[in-house]
Amino acid sequence: MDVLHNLNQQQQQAVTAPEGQILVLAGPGSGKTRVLTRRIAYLVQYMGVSPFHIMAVTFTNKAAREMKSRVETMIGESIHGMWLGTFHANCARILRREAAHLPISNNYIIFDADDQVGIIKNIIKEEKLNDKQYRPYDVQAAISNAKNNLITAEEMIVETQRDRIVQRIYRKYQATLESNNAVDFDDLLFWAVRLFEEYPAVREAYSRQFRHVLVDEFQDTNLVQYTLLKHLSSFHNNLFVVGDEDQSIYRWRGADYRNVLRFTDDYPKATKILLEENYRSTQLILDAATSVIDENLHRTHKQLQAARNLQGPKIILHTAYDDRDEGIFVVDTIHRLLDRGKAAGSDFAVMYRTNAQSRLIEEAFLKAGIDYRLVGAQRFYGRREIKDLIAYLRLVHNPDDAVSFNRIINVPKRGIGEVSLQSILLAAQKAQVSPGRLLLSLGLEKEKSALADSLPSRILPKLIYFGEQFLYWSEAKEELSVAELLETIIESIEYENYLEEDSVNRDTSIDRLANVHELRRLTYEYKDSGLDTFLENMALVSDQDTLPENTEAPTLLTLHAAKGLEFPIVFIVGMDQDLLPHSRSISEPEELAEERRLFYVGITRAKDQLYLTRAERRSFFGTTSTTLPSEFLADIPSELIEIAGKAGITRHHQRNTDYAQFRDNARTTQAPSWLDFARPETRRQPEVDPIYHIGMRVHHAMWGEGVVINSFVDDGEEAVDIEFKETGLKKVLASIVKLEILGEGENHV
DNA sequence: ATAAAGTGACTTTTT
DNA sequence: GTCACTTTAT
Repeated sequence: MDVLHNLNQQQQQAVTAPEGQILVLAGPGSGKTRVLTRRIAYLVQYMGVSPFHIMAVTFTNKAAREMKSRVETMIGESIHGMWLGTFHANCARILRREAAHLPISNNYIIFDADDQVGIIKNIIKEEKLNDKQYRPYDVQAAISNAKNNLITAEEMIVETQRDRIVQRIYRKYQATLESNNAVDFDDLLFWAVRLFEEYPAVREAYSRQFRHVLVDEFQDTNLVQYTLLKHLSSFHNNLFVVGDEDQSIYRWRGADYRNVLRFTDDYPKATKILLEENYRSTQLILDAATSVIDENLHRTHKQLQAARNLQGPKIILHTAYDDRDEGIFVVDTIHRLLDRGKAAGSDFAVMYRTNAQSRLIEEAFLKAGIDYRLVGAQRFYGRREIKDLIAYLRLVHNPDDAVSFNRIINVPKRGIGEVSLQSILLAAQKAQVSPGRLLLSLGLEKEKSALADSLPSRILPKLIYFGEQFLYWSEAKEELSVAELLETIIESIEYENYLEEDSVNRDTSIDRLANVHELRRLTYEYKDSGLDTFLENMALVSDQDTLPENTEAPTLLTLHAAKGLEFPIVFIVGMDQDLLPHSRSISEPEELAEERRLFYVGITRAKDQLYLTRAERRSFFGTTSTTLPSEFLADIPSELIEIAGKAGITRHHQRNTDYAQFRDNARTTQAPSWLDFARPETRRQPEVDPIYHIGMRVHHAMWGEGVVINSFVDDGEEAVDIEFKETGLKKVLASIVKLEILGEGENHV
């Protein structure tokens, strides 16, 4: 396939851009991924660049995988040798190769967020600090933040007592990682940058290799990532970045959309290309999205233009009595559209700000007997049984991993509690070995081990027994595949028995066994690679990559998880102040701006129809309170919105009078009072007065002009029969089919 | 050493 | 309301 096939002019310009720094600012749905993959194909096929000389960086494994398969399809050959992966995976690879320059050996393991917090918790305990005042999670965030800004413990700015303490914990934390032969997520990037800065020859070697560096989702890079890219491209200076400031939603993880501005500052000769043609949504949806995001400052305005030449139906806004009714409205609406064959299950997505909101939506789905797909909620790798078994494998791979040791020393129960554990750790410390190596020594030399004396006699036999098992696994790990090793471990510790006994009820037991089975299945995929590759992938692969792909059902997901996806019909629920924007973000302008971007991301996922819903009453942590409409609703011009689900006042009345007020208030900063008119006065009142009358002339986007033959309310729904000029008689539901009223009998509007 | 009862926190979570 | 973590009782 020709790499320029079906590309618009801006896309072509990007794909064929000359060498140098290229910044592609790509609006939602503008073919960003397409440009990136075509650019790679162009380089390989037309410019004769070997895949070996290309590095392409993404944030997720999913994105990397997709890019890889798309490029391969396009150029019809393997791109073997290309460094195509996530920031973290590419850096992990570099660190593994350059371990000689680093305080870790090349079988280092990667600690995840839980491991990090666990270590910090221990340090806080050791330091006898108050864990209310120094919450492990917060300290971890502070350390992570420092690393994301390329700051070591020594380089921290210390002004307060708290800073001093955090610095001390940071230092100790880093020492712990080293003694465990481990790095955390942030270190992967941080150390790669340090490596390049301290060893110019290493930097030169890599930057010579990568004649072209390409980056996806550039707006989500943080300082480490930005710096890394500079180093990687420092020899050939070919840096091609694609992003959209307006879709930067990971500020709280250090992402800084201003890197887009920094890029043009640092590279004044950079070529800037704007992609504004949108291949996804209707113009109406784009107009709404634009009016929302235009409220933000410090950005490049983009005039999103729909390629589909379709204005599209208005956004439907529904205010429910409470959050339960909100869920019911969503599911009812989906149900009706499914029943009428207007859409398939997979056409729908329901998006929310917080995971907690999914529960009531799920309940409504369950009640209606409609299948759904939940993205993200509990993570597979976060499950206890998975973490346990991974900890066993990690310990076998790297006996110095004390975090994993602590995790599994009494799982399954070996009668080694807190006190015994402390005495083991103390004995190991005295002998200057890691607890894992102490165990190996016990397994090898039994009671004769020099370490045996310093351990309580009560637990010694148990430790020796466990040590023998551990020694056996360690010796067998070279010959056995990952799957075989895992199987051996599961059997010798009787893990499945333990799960059954330990589970509170039958269901959790079945769940957990199923998870273990799933892990087994996963290990079979690593037939040809070693334990190291498996563990690295376990650490670096996210849950969303392993989601079962049930493509038939509506998808429930957070707004964050929605980035990069698209659906014909999108519901954004919880359009209430304090939820979206979230209460924690309201006081800080930059955070409020990010909430707005989050809303923008949600809106622009919709191809054809967008529903916004909110609830007048919502339960927060058990207690119900009333809510105010999201301030973002006021940013959408009223003429793009249609209010649905109102009861008590006729729709007709509302259209003629309330709409003006709606418009007048739409631009005020206060909660728009027009929403009062959309407010249901009584709970789930089914009766609705018909909007359409016999003889009324209407227009539909697809069917053209027609005349209303009949209209009646059935089960709280207005059903309308319309005779269309072109297509004949259609029976439709007023709330679903978008009709424009051209005239009532003789009167024109 | 472990199970039961009490306490308090609670956004998002690409790696 | 729910979950994880801590205290307390066995």
